[in-house]
Amino acid sequence: MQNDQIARIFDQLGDLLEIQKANPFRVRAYRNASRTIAALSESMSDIIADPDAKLTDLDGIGKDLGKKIEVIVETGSLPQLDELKEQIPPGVLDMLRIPGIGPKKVGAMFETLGVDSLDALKAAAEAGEIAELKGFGKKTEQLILDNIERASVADVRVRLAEAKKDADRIVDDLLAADGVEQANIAGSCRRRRETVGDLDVLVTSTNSGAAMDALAEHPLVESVLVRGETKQRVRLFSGLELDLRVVPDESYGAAMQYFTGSKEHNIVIRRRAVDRGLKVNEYGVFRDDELIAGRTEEDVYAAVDLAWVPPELRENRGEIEQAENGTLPELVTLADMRGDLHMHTTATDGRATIREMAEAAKERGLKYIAITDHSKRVSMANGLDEERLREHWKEIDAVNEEFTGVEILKGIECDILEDATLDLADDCLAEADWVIAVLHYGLKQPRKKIQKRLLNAVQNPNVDIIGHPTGRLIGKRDGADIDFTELFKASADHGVMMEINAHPNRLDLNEFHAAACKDLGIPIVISTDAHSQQGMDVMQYGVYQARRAGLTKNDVANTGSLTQFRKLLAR
DNA sequence: GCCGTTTTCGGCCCGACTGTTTTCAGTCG
Repeated sequence: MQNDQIARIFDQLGDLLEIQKANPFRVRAYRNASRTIAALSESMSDIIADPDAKLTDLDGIGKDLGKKIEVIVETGSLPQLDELKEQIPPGVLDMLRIPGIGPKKVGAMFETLGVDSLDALKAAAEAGEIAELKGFGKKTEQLILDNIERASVADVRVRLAEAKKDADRIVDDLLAADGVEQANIAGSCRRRRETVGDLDVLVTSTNSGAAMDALAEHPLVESVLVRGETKQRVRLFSGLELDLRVVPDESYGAAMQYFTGSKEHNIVIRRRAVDRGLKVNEYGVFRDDELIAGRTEEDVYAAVDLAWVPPELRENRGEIEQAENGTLPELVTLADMRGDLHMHTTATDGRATIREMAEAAKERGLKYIAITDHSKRVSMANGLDEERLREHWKEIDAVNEEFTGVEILKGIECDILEDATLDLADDCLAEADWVIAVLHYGLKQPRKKIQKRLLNAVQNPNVDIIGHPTGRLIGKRDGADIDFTELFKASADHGVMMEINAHPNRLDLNEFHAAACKDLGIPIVISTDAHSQQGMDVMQYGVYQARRAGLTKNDVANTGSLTQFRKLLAR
């Protein structure tokens, strides 16, 4: 039983209890517990098995919920949930996905009309039965009819790179609107989460109407969903929804802090404020009714005795304690990057030559790159066998001799085959400067087989790094089933590095696994996997991911000079 | 249901917007 499965059980319990009009604080307790469990790297069964650990030491887990976790881990289910499900059919929970419809309305419709699915709801709304209910009306009925199709598909999250592109363009255009002083992205996009569920944009302006008009008429905006004095919600053509908030200039820092989130981070901030006799909202920090901070985020954090926290860390995963103790990590930046160690050329499936890639790297301020074309197993990409690879390396030598400013390493992205052997002979790999071992095929093999492949690669003295370790494609393909604890331990033992593949579709390792590598002292390399010159521009997204993992310049191997990097490599 | 050097009871983060209402409940972020 995985932690996220247990977390989902508690979330469901929260929803079901809320529909039954349970004590809202009891509902919140289940949701808090769910978040705590989902964010934990250690599994619940390990904690139960550990005589030195107690479930009730976890935040928001008391005697009662601790017992329930034990029952779930032991039996795989929870009688309380099964009972509730008998009272409330699963289709009732589906109705919660309709925007504007929450647990109270769902409960009312289920109890009075017996509506227990999206289909039944549609029929009831079309028959005009919804508008007759107490607390409902024509508009609510129409809202249901307008949104029921959308609710029947699970909500989508968009990859950061795509969401940010739209948000950046809108922010730029809002800055040109009348009266707008500042405009910025907030929310999960500012925190650089790998996927984004909606966009938040914050504006300070002397003319909020003009800012809202500018957004309403923006070419990326499909329709306006909600519009008030200070808040407007729109739907973009991409399907994403965007919230615009307009605040006065003196509240800018407080509003940025508030709307950047995360929710979990902010709850802790506001609790700290209450402890100090203060109140924090999007307009500032208040003692009684007196504004004492709000113009900058730094002021807001200082008011609750904390250092400013980089947005990427605001997830209530220990950053508050670090901000209190002055131990926040100095996160790696794009400007720190000196090398890019995963890229392709026309020798296989890249679109540019060795020299063109080196020139592109130079333009981006890099000092060294590794050319790492595919090995022969990737026949679709015209992968290299030993003979062609050695010829390819000769070409790299030739370019290196005449090209200055960027050193080019002779590399290879070598497949780890389904039978756990490597795609190229050891004597050939031994001649390389840089060997990336990767899984491309057989990603769905059972954990045991996958594990054997990865461990074999890690133990091979020619392998320097595991590239895109899980093989996942965000939103499209789950990664391989890997025992990371064992893999990372073996990597640490054999001096093998781990990649954060910066491609926005991959971002592999994810933030949690990258953080685990940092804890074990495994050097991380952030590389672009570029297949063209422009492909190198995604480095930023890998850096975002590293920042979310709390990585500093020193945790990332390709931030140092080539000499420093070679020293790390020789360990 | 959780939590505690002001507490084992009585609190629990905060505000905007909408619709159904004549002052507020529900929903959302």
